[in-house]
Amino acid sequence: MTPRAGKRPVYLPGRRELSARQREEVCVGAILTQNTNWGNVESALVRLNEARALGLKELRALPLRRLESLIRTSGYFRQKAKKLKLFARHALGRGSLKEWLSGDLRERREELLGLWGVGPETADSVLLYAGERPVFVVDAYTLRIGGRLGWFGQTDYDRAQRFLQGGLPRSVPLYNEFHALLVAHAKRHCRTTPVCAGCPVRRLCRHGSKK
DNA sequence: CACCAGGAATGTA
DNA sequence: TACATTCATGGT
Repeated sequence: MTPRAGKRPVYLPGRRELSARQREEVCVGAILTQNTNWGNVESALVRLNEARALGLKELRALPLRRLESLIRTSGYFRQKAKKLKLFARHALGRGSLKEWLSGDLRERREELLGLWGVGPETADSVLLYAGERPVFVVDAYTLRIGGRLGWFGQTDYDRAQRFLQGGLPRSVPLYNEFHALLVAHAKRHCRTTPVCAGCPVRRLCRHGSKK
């Protein structure tokens, strides 16, 4: 017989379902991380947590100026404070994130994109990480790697998303893992100025093939 | 000191 | 449609 841990591949361990609070924190992180490194976001999240203001209801109730000061280290703090307030107000008006995000996928995505401050990457991050919906999150790393490999253009979000979703099994944990691997690869090799020495896909890439 | 980091909105041609 | 500019802090 073939020994298996379950029907899920062992390299994609199942996770306990997200709590309502965790879903909210994921959304906050998705907005704060826009065009900023995660380290700067983390310190902002810590400050929000210390102020007991990490939940959507708390954020909605928080004075704008106070919110701005708490998230200052994440950069673009005035814009992001406004984005958080708008997101919190909208989401709270639609019930729990779990229920809201489980509706028709295209409708929810369009609804998110209609919010000021929510673009494609943020919308898809909310859907995948907070809603556990099967949407591939394309980011700057994804575009850089795929662009260099010739998978799609360096700036075409929708093409990149279709390419990846078309080439991978439609699976939330797999999208999650694959994206994490892209991030790791971008940091190790596929940097702004590529480090091709030792790159595992060097021969598949323009940068690698021409020495 | 220059540059970059897991974007998005707005204005212009 | 395709760019350019603006927003802003912290690390290297």
